[in-house]
Amino acid sequence: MSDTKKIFLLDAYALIYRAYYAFIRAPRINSKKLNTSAIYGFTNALLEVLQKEKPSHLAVAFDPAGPTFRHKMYEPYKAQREATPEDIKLAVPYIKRLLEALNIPILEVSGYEADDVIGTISLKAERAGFEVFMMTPDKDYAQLVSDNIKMFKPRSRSGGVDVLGVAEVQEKFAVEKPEQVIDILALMGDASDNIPGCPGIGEKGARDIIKQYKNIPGIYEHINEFKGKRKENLIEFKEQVELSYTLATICREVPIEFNEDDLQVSEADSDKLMPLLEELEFKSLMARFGYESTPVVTAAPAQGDLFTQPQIEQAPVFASSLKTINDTAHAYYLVDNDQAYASLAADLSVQKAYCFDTETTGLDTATAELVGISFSWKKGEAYYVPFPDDRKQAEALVQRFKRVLEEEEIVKIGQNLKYDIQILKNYGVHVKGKIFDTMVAHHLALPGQRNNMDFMAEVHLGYSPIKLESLIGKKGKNQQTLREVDMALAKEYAAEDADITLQLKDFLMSKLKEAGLEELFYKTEMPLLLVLADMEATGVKLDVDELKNFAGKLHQRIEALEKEIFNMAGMEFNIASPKQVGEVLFDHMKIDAKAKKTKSGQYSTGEEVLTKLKGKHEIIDKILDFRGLRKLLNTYVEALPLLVNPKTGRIHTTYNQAMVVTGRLSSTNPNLQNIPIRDEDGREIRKAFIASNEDHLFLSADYSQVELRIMAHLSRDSHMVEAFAKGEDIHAATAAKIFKVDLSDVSDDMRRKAKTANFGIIYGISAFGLAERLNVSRTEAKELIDGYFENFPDVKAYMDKSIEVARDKGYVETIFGRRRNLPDINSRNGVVRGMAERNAINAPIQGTAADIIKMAMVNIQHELRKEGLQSKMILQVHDELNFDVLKSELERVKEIVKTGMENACKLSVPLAVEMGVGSNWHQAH
DNA sequence: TAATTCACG
DNA sequence: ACGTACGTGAATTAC
Repeated sequence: MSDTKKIFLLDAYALIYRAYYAFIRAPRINSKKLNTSAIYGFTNALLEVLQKEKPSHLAVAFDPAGPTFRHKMYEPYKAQREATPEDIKLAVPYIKRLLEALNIPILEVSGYEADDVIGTISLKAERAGFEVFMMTPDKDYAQLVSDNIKMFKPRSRSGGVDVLGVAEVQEKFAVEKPEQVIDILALMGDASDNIPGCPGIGEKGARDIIKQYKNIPGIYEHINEFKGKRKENLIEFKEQVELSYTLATICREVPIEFNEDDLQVSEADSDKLMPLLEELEFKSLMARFGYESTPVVTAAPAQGDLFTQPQIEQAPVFASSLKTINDTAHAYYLVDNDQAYASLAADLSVQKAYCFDTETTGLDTATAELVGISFSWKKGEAYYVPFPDDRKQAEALVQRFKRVLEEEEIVKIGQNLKYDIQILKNYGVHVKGKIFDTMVAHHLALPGQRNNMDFMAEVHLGYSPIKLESLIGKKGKNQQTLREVDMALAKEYAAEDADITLQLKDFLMSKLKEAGLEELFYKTEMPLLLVLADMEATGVKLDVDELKNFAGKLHQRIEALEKEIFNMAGMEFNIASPKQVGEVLFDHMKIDAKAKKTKSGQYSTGEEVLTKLKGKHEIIDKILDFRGLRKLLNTYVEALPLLVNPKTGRIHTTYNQAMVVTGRLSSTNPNLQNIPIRDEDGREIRKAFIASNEDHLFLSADYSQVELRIMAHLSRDSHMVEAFAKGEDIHAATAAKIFKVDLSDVSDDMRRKAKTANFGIIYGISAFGLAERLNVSRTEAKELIDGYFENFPDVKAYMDKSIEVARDKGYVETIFGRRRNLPDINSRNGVVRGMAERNAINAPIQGTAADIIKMAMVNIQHELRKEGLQSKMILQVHDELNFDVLKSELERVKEIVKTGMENACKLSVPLAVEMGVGSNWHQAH
């Protein structure tokens, strides 16, 4: 434990409200009809802090009854706030009694709110050399943050916290100094406190303005740089903004003493505590306080002498006596000296298989550093090797395990191994040999179920592992890293992960076997995992200048559009806000008398709705254009350059192999599977995805109509199979059939309709959906569908069969056995059932396509490697693969790719691949 | 946090 | 009578 003084200051009401509403759907009521949600939630949060944060000092600040100095300044202050719920009023005395029993001081100063008290104490404590944590969900506190004063912000759902220090506040509010948070609040206002702010300025606007002008006075010094409505508002509401500034400022000069000793954490007074908990009927909390834990004693293994033995923890105030859920005997060893390293490596080298798990400082493989590696090859026994912070030393230590990690003959087991493999690659270790990834295995064996490790351990092993969050705090930009965590705790956590993962592997192996998924898993998914690791590491080069240039053009066009739109509307508004667009269009301009409203009572202003209104007013087109361009700018043009890795100069996406229910991959951070292509403006972005240098070219290869071909194969529909066999234009061929004309007489309109119908078929068609997309009557759509099924009767038969299979087995399968569970298939709710039926039709098709391209990827990568080619596979977009090809290798690579894709599997129709080459993605298409 | 919108296959 | 084509991820607004 560190010797720094650490004080926690809790904002009582803010936490009480939060606790109360957290249970609002299922309130905790005891036998005396007392709603104890707030008391329980608050107490729990308090105990969490005492246990996990181990503060040396702690106090709880309450808002006093009656008005504060702010009410004197501004009457409506907090006026519109609803009255405190009765349940909370009743809860407060209990909470105060509880605090008393815990010997925790209550701070309450008449005329000042809790935030003022905390603001004042935090300042005094900081001066007295404390590390201060203000525990509150209220973002206003961000203004108080300094080097030694941090916000400790509980997350609303599922526990965990965000710790906001200076860096986090700077990032979250886009400010240089935390004080500027006040300026932002003054502009945007705060509805819950009834701080008015400036009309027309919201969160984003306020941030942008303060970023540029630093503070409120700065705005008014440069007021002429503002234009239009915003300028008017800023001038008109100047006084209001200034008042808001004062209201939002937390007072740090509250007349209150700071007596360190009074706030020291001390033993609870159990004579007061126990009867109170009894009265409240908090059995679980009583158990937590009353339980005298005895440590699990485990036998040391033969070589145990070398390893640091499991430590029994100290017994501090409350935390020590908490009962653990799992009593499973286990032995986890710390491996932290030369002899132990050697011994562990030697033990590993004689295993057929072992499980390993890396612990790092983050989730981003580009920046995360190794903190430790855990190993396990026997249930209940695991080893944790902590790594030094120093990079050089860490690299040296990893060398000790390089040989066992690169040993071809040993199977490596892990959860999300792609990550561990990439981390190790950064440290010069190239994991080899067969792998078994429990996350991917689970996704295959039990599709649709959550596949994070904690969940799997609970459901399948009945075991509740230590949560990482409980050690490092929950997501937030600056949660702690495992490095800061006590090594004994880190060891328990990390070793347990390896132990559990190993146990999950046994369970999942038998599940895979039962479901007949071994081949898909071992021959496709596991090799694919390695392919994806390579693709992610390679990345794709981005031409940042090209995007900068494009951004400039877009900005100009957006501004021009904005002017036009405001002119047409006769008023200014936020065009990006669906709500405001709805109001302007339908209330102000009365463009459509009977506009649709969504469930939440808003006008619907989606693309569909607006497109239908196109003829009614020019403004519609302008709004659609505006939205399109802003989307482009915000989501791609300005976002992508920020994700270029400075070390490689490339974009490295992350593929998730265990996310999509149908078996497809998904891509995040950034998503490179939804880069625009459909319209001209968007397509420009693809020009920025370039080959790695002048010696390379961008090669793009995509399957032509792969899903329809799979439908043809699955249904064995002779007409469809024949059309594909002849290499006909499938949509035209479909049109010829359903419109009963010669292939040569198919008009563009007929082809378009047939194409839409073909897509509909894949999705599990409905007359309504088809009518909607074709913009024809439902009767016409129905006729089209009937015509389709008449001409392709086997397609209809296949669809019916799929649904029948689903009803019968509860799941459907791809050609290669990948399953999708459909529990809703027998639902009495027609809508829900209809959805499941369409899934029954679509999943085998989409899933088979996913299986096929995965097999192709594995084959292609294998071939590229085998021939020692330098060209690299860099992107996968569902039915498309992209490569960075060395010019001299182009012809050979094209051959490998084409064969690899076309021969990925044998169907009753040929698989066709189209390829293109250029200096960038755009050209290659 | 949920809903809305829109980018892709 | 109801709500309606399959599968995703990201940004934003508004609650």
